[in-house]
Amino acid sequence: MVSSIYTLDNKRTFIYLRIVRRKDDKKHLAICNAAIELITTNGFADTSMSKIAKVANVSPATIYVYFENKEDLLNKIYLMVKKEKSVKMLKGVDNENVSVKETFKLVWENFYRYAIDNPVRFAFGEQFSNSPLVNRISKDAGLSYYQPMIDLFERGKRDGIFKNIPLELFSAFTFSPLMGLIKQHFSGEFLLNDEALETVFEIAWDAVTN
Amino acid sequence: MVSSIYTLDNKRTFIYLRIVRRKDDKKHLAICNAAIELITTNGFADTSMSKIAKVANVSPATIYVYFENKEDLLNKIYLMVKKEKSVKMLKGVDNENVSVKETFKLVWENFYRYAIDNPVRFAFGEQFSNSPLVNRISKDAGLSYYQPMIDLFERGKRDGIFKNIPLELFSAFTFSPLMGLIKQHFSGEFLLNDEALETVFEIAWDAVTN
Amino acid sequence: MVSSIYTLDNKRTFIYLRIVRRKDDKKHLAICNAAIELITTNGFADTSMSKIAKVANVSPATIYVYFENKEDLLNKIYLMVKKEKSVKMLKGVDNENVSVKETFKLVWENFYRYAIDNPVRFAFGEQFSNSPLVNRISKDAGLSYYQPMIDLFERGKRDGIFKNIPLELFSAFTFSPLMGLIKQHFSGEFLLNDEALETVFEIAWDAVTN
Amino acid sequence: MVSSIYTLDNKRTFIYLRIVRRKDDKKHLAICNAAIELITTNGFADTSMSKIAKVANVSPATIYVYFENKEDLLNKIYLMVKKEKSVKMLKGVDNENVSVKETFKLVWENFYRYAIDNPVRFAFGEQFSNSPLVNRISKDAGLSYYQPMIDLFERGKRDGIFKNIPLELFSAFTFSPLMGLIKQHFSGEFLLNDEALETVFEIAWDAVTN
DNA sequence: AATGAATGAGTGTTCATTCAT
DNA sequence: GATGAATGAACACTCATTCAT
Repeated sequence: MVSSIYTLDNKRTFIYLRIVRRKDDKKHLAICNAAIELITTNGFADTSMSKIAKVANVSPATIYVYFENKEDLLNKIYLMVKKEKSVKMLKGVDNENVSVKETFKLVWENFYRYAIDNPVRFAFGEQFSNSPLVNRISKDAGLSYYQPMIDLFERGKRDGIFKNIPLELFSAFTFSPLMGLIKQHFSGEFLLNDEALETVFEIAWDAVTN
Repeated sequence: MVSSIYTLDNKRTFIYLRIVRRKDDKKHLAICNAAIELITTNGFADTSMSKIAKVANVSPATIYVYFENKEDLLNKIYLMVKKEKSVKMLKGVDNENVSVKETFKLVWENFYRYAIDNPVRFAFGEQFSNSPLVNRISKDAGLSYYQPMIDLFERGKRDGIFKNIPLELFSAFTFSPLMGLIKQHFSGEFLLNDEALETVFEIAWDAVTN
Repeated sequence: MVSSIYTLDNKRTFIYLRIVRRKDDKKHLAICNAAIELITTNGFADTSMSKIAKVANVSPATIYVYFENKEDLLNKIYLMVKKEKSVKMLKGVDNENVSVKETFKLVWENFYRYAIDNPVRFAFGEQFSNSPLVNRISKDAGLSYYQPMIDLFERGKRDGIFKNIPLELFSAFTFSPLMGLIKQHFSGEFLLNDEALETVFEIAWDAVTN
Repeated sequence: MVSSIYTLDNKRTFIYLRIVRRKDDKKHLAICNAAIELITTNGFADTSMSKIAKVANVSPATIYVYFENKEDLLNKIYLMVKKEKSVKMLKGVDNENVSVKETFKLVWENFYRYAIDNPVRFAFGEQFSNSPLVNRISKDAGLSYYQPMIDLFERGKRDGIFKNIPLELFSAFTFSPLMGLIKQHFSGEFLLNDEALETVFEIAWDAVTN
């Protein structure tokens, strides 16, 4: 695809010739992956555009072909990560024939699986879900992906399965505890194995159901 | 304040007596407050020593009279905030005659009160409780303040009040939900009033008790 | 200079051809000259990168495009100066048909000429030939340029012209006196004219020959 | 001599009581020694007043009791070192009954001895003898201590012992070589033992005598 | 005389971004 | 589309010196 000829003489000039796909998806992805990895590990402010460029194997200037500036890069990555996560979490949730409990357990465990399988992306999402560095627009767009989850909760409430509490309380007793424990699992403070996971689910389920 | 100089013998020796005020507590506090405010709002990396100095109304160099460097400043502030918080949370917890439920509710509500009354300090503590920017030593020292809370949990478990679960699970269903809701309360996504608080406590209590 | 863009097929690929000028030799030299001048006059520690940048008419950040850091700048400049000097000193030294005395006198006078013509570079070299600020690698590389001089001394010793003394003693009675007098010449303490130079050479030559 | 009582209460005040000699010679000397050591090792610009104070075990402010500023400190130390050196070099030189050769050899060897016994002070003197950091006044004052040396040279010239050359040439062939070799001796490049020293003296003597 | 606190000015270096090609 | 060079602005931190006591 890319064919280049480099000639470097003592006047420091060279000629090169290429055939390029307009906006290279591989470069775009390489930049995103490098950014997620570095930002999660070192924080947003401590991750320079140059470092991202180096890891992604492109020039710093190239990042500005794909993103307006550093903040735009963060927002776009945030949305991408949220979308990826929602896809994985909601896999299999659209089957109306499956019971509310089974469906909810599926989503809940999908979430657990996603976090365990993608620790960096999970940490990245957590880091910025409450951060002022990501703008409202991206956050709202991110939230919208989870509508099926909200629908499920409403359905369960209508069916008298879930307690008559707001969504936030429901979430506070189902996902908050799990997220806290996953973080402790990653930090080595607590071992979250299958047995413990089952216990957590039971307590959570009991807490939010009649 | 009082400074007197006595000249003795043929001008070669003398005695003097002074009361000297050293290091200025007000400056120290001003620096801490400025740092907490700015770091909570903008993040550690985006908070420069100059900005802290400006808000604290001192020269940037003055900060280095009180703290070794930026990291040391963060660690010392972290410990200070944790200590303050523990004092407020554990107020009234040492009375053995009060029931486990009453004592626990007191601590739990103290925590809520502290967060509501000190939103900046609460957010600061949250931001760094899982951050690698604060060193192990400070974290361990910070944790040690909460021993009475752990003792209370053990006492409740021994008395057959609490479920036989690890401390981490207990915390995941009592404090994690509350913390999540407080954050949403601050961000305006959810109104956590007295009634809601009572509901949350009941669900939490039921979740961890037999 | 010539930059042409050709767009091919359905907007997905294109060819382009460029001649790009990279790194600016003029800037590099301007930085070196500014650094040599300032460091010689004010010393290394008292010469700030900003001052160098100002004199070289570039941004301080630009220096870091060409040099890793301040120390690297010093080492690279040191080597450059040593190389320049060796070229000038050893001009015409490789002719085996010329007598030892004539060849040595040529080198010795070349050295004098170099110092007089390049007082700043001479002083710079002197300042750092014994300084720990320049690393071993640069010093060894610098020394290696003078091998022909050492060869000449060995040849003269083998031929029974020079006394049977170590190189260091030879140098101590030929170059050390001259260097000392050049320094005094520059500081105005002593006038080193052609006549004096001839006297110095005679004394030096007598001192090291049989 | 010094008797102090420190009381440190929670208002950070304390009382102390001392009997002090007006201008403490010990402090003055401690500051000078610390300064010589540090400046010789790290250079003038890289030696901070605080570091000197720390090594001398005084407060930075105390240095300003004895010296006007950093430059004044350097000049005064320079002069002190030069004076010390002249005393050691000229020890035994005022005996008119001793021959010129014997007297000169004594001085020359005194110089060698001084350098070997006081490597730091010797290096300090060398470092600043050509430096613009020391002002003319100090340099001239420093030179004046060596008048007896100049007188000796004049006497030897008058007696037809020394060649009819200027003082600078005389010095260039007697002290310059020795100084260069001493430096190489210290840097480990050349071993200057008693035998070598004798050889050096013989060559130097022959070089400047008829 | 002696000092710890305080500071404005400066340091070397990095960064997000732009520019010319 | 892609890039290396270039840069003004900012950073954490240090310094010589002064001040209040």
